[in-house]
Order: sequence, then C-alpha cells, then structure tokens
Amino acid sequence: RLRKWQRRIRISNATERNLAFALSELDRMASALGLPKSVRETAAVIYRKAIEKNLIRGRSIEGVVAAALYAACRQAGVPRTLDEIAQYSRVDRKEIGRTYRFIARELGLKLMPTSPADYVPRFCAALGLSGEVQRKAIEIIKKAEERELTSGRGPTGVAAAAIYIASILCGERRTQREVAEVAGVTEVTIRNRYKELAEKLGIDIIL
Amino acid sequence: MTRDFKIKIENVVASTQIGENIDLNKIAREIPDADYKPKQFPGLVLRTKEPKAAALIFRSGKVVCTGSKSVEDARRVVKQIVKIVGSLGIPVIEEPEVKVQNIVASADLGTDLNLNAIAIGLGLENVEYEPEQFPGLVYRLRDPRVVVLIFGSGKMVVTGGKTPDDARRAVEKIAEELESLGLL
DNA sequence: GCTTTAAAAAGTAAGCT
DNA sequence: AGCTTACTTTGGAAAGC
Repeated sequence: RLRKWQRRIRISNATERNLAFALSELDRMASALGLPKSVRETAAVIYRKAIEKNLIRGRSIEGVVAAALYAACRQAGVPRTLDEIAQYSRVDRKEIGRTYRFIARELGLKLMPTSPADYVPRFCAALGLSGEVQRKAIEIIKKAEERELTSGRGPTGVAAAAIYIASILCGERRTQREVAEVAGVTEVTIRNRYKELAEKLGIDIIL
Repeated sequence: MTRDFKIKIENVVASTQIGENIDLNKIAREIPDADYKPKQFPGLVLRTKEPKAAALIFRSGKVVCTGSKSVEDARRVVKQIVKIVGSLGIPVIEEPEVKVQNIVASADLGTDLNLNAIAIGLGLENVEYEPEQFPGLVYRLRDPRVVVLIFGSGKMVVTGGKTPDDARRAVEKIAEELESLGLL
C-alpha cells in the first residue's frame, strides 16, 4: 500500500533528521571542548547504539549527546567533568549525569570511575607545567590510590592537590588559586586534599 | 566472631488513612504551626515533637508519616495525628491500619574500604560509583530488595526496605560478600 | 517528571566572621 | 582559617499538574 510506503519515508526522514541534528550537536560540543576527532567518533558510536536500543525514550537528543560525549571522553582517558560538558549543553549537569548512568548501564559500558591521573596532562598543560611536574603528580596519585586515600573523593580535587604539591617539589610553584581555577574546584578543597596527601604520604612541603 | 555493625534505624516512612474528605483549610486555620500551601503541594504538613516527626495529611484522608526512628514511633505519631484532627471535630478513624513503606538505616562495617576494588569485586554492572557526583557507592540488592550506599569509611546507609530485618539482612549479606572477596 | 516530608552517609561548595 | 548552612545520592507514599 502506498500509505505504508509514505509512512516509512516519513519515519526515516525524521530519524535521519534527528541523527543529523545529534551529530551536528556532537560536533559543536566537541569543538567547543577541544576534543580530538577520535573522541567525537567514539561518542557518535555510543549515540547510535543508544538510538538502536531506543534509550532516547523520554530523554532529549541533546541530553543523550552530552552523555555520550561524557562517556567517550572517559573511555578515551581524556575526561571532562560533567560541569564542563554541561557548560556547552542546553541540558543541565544533573540530567546529563542521569542519562550517562542510564546509557552506560543499558549499553554495558563498564567504566571505572575516572582516575585523578587522567586529569593531570590537561591541567598541567593549562598551568604551563613541565613533564617533570606531571610525572611527579601522577606518582603522588598512584601512591594515594595504593594507600586508599582516594575513595569517595572527587577525582579533580585529588588531581589538583597532587599537581599543587608536585609543582612545589619541582620548583615550578603554582598557587592554590591558579590550580583551583583550572581544575574547577575551590581552594578549600585543594587545601583539604593536599594536607591529607602530604601528611599520609609523608611529603614535606617547605614554603 | 560476633560483629557489631551498629545498625540504627534513622527514618521510617509509613502511610495510613485516618478519614475521608478532610477539610485541610480548617486544620490549617485551627493549628497555627501547620503548613498548608495547596498551590505548591496538596498535602498539609503537621509536625510532632515527641516523637519528632512530620505527617502529610491529604484531603482524601490518606496520611504519610516520616521522620520516626522506629516503626512503633511511627504508629505513635499516627495516633497523635488522629487525636489532633479528631479534636477539631473532624470525623476520623480511631485506629487506622499503618503500613510501613520504607525504612532508612545506617550501619558501620568498622573498616575503611577501597571503593574501586569493591566496584570491581561486586561487578561494575551491579554497582554505581561516581565519586565526581557522590562519595558513596550505590549497591542494589535483589534480596532483600533494598539499596545500600557504601562509603570509604566503612559506614553505610540501607534504604528501600519495609522491615528492620531487611536492613539487618542486607548489612550481613554485604559483609559476607566483601569478606569472601577479601575486601573487608 | 515535578512538587513536599525526614534522615543518614561524606565530599564539596558558599557565605560570613 | 573556621564555622554554618546547604546541596549531591538512595527509597517510598500521598494528589495534582
């Protein structure tokens, strides 16, 4: 029947239109966040899988796009915080987080929580810190994880504290305020984390 | 090895029905400390001091009681609400059937925990752990049907159960699981 | 889905002195 | 630098938008 044929065309048009919108939205956000093409592609794959499993029901395309991008960044080891993702989305952080948990669960994306170490390269670059500082910060984070000093703590706060300590130990000191700015946490959080790390890891920080 | 998980009931949510077609405006007029903002929420809020709790009274006569530290306290609160509403000349059911809807309890495993290891041990597909958003690991059990929030300190919160025993069984089950995984 | 209630856990945040 | 207050998460019922 002709009706049936036309209906299919309508549906496929809408589907394609939505996909085109989603992909353009994905590109717009990825560019704004300065993400590499590989991450965009990973996010696109996640988005398509979500579509195939009808995980969009009751959710906005933008929300799923944002969640797919968030997941892709983590999977690629170049995490962006939900706040950073939300900065370039019409959807708020809370909704992106919920959507992320939902699609991660439904698609079986087994992602461990982000390690503070994954934030080190980006934060250090933004602070103009050397590879030596990055190495030291990651070393501190690894020890902190072994000593179980990171359970329940925000990854960015731990990363910020480790970088703050490393910058001092390497003679490239950055202020708590500068580190807090790039890490997106408060100076109070850096203070709390660095005091704990310095004390429990036995690091002497002479100012 | 008798463990003391320090299980404590922190909140009991119960529902019941104390009457029909209750005039909430009258209650709001007669009881000065009652909160009633029908534009914002259809229920009227009445708070009791002993036991300290809050009751939501609806026009239908249905009542939701929250904040009690025990099932018995929840029943005591309902009796107080019946007495208060009844004293206003409003027809009430003297001894309504009280149904516990949810019990929130806290407990302590007594040791610090490595949440990353626990997430892997219990299975990433059975657990939610996003320290960027919340410090606790969320573990949903099918039996008993409750949700447990596990923290790095070893403390936890059990919610969603209908009886104190649901919370007790959940804590013991988790302790056993973690121990068999060598994470406790 | 939201609105309102209560309470705990631990981390982070914001305002004030 | 503290202290206080407050928001994040979990669960459930109620009546209505």
